[in-house]
Amino acid sequence: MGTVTPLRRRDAARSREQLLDAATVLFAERGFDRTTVREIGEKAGVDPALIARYYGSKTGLYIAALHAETGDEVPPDLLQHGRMTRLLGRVSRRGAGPVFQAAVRAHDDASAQDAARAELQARLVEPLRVRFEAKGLDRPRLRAELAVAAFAGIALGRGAGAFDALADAGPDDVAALTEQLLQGLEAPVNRG
Amino acid sequence: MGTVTPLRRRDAARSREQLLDAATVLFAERGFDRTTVREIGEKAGVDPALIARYYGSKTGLYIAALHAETGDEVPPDLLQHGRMTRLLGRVSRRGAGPVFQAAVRAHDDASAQDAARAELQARLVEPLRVRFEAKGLDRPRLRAELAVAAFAGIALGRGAGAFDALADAGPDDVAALTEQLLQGLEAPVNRG
DNA sequence: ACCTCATGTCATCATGTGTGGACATCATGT
DNA sequence: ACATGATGTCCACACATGATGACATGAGGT
Repeated sequence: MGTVTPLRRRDAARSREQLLDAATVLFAERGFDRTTVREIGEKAGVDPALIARYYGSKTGLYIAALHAETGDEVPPDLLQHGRMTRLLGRVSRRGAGPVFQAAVRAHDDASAQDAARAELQARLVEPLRVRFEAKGLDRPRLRAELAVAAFAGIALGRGAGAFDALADAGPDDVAALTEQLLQGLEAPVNRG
Repeated sequence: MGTVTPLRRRDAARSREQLLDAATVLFAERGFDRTTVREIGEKAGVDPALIARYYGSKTGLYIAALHAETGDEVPPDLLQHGRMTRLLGRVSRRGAGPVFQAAVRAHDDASAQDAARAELQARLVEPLRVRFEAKGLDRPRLRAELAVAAFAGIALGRGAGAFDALADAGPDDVAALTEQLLQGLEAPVNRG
């Protein structure tokens, strides 16, 4: 960070970064399929051919964007106070993001699918799993995945244009009800 | 039904039906985007050009398939006993279906989107809404949409290949936990 | 000043997709 | 038997998209 980077008219690192940023935004908004490399290039102000040069392919750029998104600290679980509201707010502003989309619809490309699944498991499923396990619930993994899938449905549903009330409600309202919903999973075993 | 239909080598009604059936299956399995008219034609044993003749366009066929799916009786709500297990079982066998997919991802085409939303509201949201309203819960519409969105996430998540435990669990196990989950929404108001 | 390589630009290809139209062929009424 | 309309087949267009490679151009070392 301390190094002075003179403004160069040709800067590979900068081009890479611009592509990554544009791709992150567009993939989050419109998903992988509905985002074209030309759109990415246009938004980034960079020739789309450079995607192939720097990331190998559109899929490579997608995977890079997926990993770059995970820049934060250790992820808290969904049920921790405030987490859900913040997450829902971000989804409202920036779109659901590629991870949630992958939760609900498989990718054509196998490597993209693997990367998305790994991200989903690490960032969302695993924290919930340890929470449920600490509570002594049975099948904590299944419960965690169920919760994440349900949350993904809600987060995506808000922007899908098929739910009126859900789309109009504020993030905090939705978060409150969603918390209430997910707490149904923390009840003790209920076998048939 | 009583009319004897002699086996004709050329039968427009039959061709229409074959196309509709094939489209129903394929749209349910792979969604609208990932299904091509050539695939539909091949599966139906009918020339794909007839889609344009009989349904106007691929979108027209999609809408027709959407409406044809709704051949059943008055839909019960998701929380009625047995309903969820049966629905999850069907999803496992035949795919999630276009309605759930539309719940989570908007269509490009406006008329397709409208049709899917109408179907979703009538078949899934509305029954739950009246249930919640009868229970005296506030914001019943929002609760109903939330529940449907969550269920859509779970149903789609099972086949998306991002959740291991969720995909491996049996429909009845998933249904039991999902019921438990959704019952969290039937709790009384919990305003902040 | 010049050489060399990184970087960027552009044209183009290969492929897939929905749609429309020209033509063939069967069924049916007279 | 023949005419006519319905039905089916086939070809090809127009377009979008991801990828590739040839070429131009700027930057930095010597």
